Amino acid sequence: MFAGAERVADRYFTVLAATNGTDAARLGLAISRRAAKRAVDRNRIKRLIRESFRHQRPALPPVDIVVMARPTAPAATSEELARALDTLWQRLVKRCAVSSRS
RNA sequence: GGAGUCGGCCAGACAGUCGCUGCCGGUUAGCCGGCGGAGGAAAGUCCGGGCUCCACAGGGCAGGGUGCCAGGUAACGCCUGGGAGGUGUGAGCCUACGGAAAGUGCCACAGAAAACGAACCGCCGAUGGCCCUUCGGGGUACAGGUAAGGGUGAAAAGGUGCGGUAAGAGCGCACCGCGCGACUGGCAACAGUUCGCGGCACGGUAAACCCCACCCGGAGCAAGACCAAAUAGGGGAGCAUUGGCGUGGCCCGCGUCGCUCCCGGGUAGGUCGCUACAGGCGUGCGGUGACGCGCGUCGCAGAUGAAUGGCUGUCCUCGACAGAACCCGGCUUAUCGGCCGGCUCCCUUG
Repeated sequence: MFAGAERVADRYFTVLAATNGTDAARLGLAISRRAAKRAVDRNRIKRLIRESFRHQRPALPPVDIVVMARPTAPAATSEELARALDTLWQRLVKRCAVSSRS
């Protein structure tokens, strides 16, 4: 999963994606205690990612995605994180399209 | 009205919509409907208990914990009431609050001395010695007496006054304080000071060792129980027996290899444990209270990559600290703002 996956990142998240052989996208979360010390922050970040993924799922290619939070994420507002995720999904879609053509 | 103190409570609200999840019902079966879905600390994991497995005849030692008394409790290092000491004008608040006349150790610096009860300065020098003498006495870097004064220290051997004396001293007396015993009140801790005895002996330190009393088996839900592939291996029965290989000169026998079935252990994975109770609310009774008993009533998260959220609108006082993971009782720590009640002090008015 980690080897040979497409990778996009910004200051809040690192996103990995790899073709999974099914017909729909699947999501995995990796929010470490090191990235977000408080349980409340970890839960908030996970919920935001799930919600964003749920909205974007029809537009995504059939890949397994792992979203990892970075230590800057807990300090950001929910709106900032939601915008960041939208951008990341779009970049991911483009990247996968390119790699599947090549 | 202001200041303070103690106790209790709330933790944005409502609507729409899209989702997640547990249970129940339906079902045209990865669909629909209904109901439920984080906290007062869910946190720290510091104590106590339930539950589970392991160990265990009984007793002792070691180790750890607790430590004024009584009560509450399943239990506690918690809570309630009381006592003592400290603190605040007060309501209140704080206290590792057993034992130092069992033993051992320690008490820095300063100071003469920090403890088998002490002379540095000072005071005295009555008594004995020495010197002088006008024979009245005087002097003394002698022996010695002395804890009143100075000084050191966190702490210096009861305090004040009078008597007393050479100077002093519980040496004597009065009052205060202290110790021991009796008595009285109280379950007790303790108090009273009524009485007697003792002139007073017992410096502090036990978060120093220690002594005394009481308590404590270990590990934790990844506890533990059940179901159970694939692969490898184990045990048993049967089949093939005219088989191959090994042992052996050969036969029997023994070992091993094949096929079928059964059994047990056990990994992945799954299920249970998993939420109903030392339970919440109301009420009556008992108790100063913590709490207990009775009756009625309610059903109140159960996830397992781990749910409890996103968006929109309206309103307000613009929302802190923070997220369950087997379950309870406490303690501690974090916390925007607000509400209710008891009590205290000060000011003003009547």
